[in-house]
Amino acid sequence: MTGMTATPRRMGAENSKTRLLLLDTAQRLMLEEGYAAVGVRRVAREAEVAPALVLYYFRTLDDLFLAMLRRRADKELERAERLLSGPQPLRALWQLSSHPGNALTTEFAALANHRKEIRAELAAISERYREVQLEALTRGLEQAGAQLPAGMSPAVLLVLTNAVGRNLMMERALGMTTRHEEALAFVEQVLHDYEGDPARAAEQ
Amino acid sequence: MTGMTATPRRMGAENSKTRLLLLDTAQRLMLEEGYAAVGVRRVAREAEVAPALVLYYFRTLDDLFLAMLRRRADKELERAERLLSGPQPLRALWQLSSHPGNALTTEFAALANHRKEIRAELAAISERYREVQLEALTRGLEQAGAQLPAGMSPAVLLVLTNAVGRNLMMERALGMTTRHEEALAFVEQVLHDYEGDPARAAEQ
DNA sequence: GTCTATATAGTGATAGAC
DNA sequence: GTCTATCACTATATAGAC
Repeated sequence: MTGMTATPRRMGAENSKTRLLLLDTAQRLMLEEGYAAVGVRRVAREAEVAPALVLYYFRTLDDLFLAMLRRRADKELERAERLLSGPQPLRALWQLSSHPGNALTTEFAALANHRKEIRAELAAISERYREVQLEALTRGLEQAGAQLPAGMSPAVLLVLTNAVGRNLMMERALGMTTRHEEALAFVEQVLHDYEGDPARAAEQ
Repeated sequence: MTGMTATPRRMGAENSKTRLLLLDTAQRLMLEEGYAAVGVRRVAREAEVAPALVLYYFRTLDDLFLAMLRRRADKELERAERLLSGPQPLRALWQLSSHPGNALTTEFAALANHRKEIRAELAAISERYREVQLEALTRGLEQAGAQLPAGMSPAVLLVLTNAVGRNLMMERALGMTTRHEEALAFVEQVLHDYEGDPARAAEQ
């Protein structure tokens, strides 16, 4: 892509301190007030710079979103691999799936509904994330000597657990917790049956 | 509410034909292009009326959203009760939970992220929906003589199935289907073990 | 019941000075 | 690297004519 028909506008460097500040600001806003709060002017105001500066570092608003998305992806992948390879892979899986930090992913999913480019990137990242989780989970389960119920492969376990965890978080964010207690108790019971009590608090 | 401190603006009747047309139009737009496509001007254009007319029937855009939400709620409640009381309550539950029609609910959930009033209404509706489903499911399971696994109450089954169904739909909408096949096969296997083959196609 | 016209305020993006 | 100023557009909502 070097040497393509010139884009006239100038752009800031990847490693700029201001660029990172803008990314942090946008992420905080998205988490606190939803993706709709993330706009050129709002991010600029919160970061105490002029609006034009945001577009100096990110050509378009979509570029800002994509940059946020990609920055998160690497951290999350590494975290998942580490946790799932530990001594309690099932507990790790549940923790990853029901972590409130997923709120950001949910926000991106909502955003993806009407931004084509973001949808594509999020889908790609999520698929990669799933495969990495699956590898680590499979390895972790083997090492822990876990025995899954008939018909339930690590892949099935992964997809179902991800679904349950994320959905409970989403309902909770909505302010809806009807019957959650019983469901969570059931999950805890299953985890207990397979892996006993939680080891000393594995980092959030 | 009659005789309250007057709102100066006039408003259309509940049973107006145009009002229904606007609701249908808004719903279609929301399903096809996401909630962001639903605006006063856009709805008006698609329904081939003047923008001001939309605000004659719905004081604000939020009122339009709330009207859509409430109109759906009753239909869905009735449908759930009917299906869950049938001869195959587990299949019914799965069908309800993974129905693509949930796309609208998902869209409302996204919308609720940044509209306080909508969030409150959606949460209230969802909780009511869950309780109604639970009653019907409990009754349906009894009548069918189903035996749930140890520790799994109808409530737990309901919450988990809702979560799995909706989440698979959401991932699918995103264009992400990695490992879905295996998960769906597992679900089908469980359904088969409990209720045998599906009875002749229960209506969508 | 439906319209035109408009008030008011927001948006993403660009040009070009410093 | 950062700013000011501005373009071109969108949005919801209102007033009042027909």
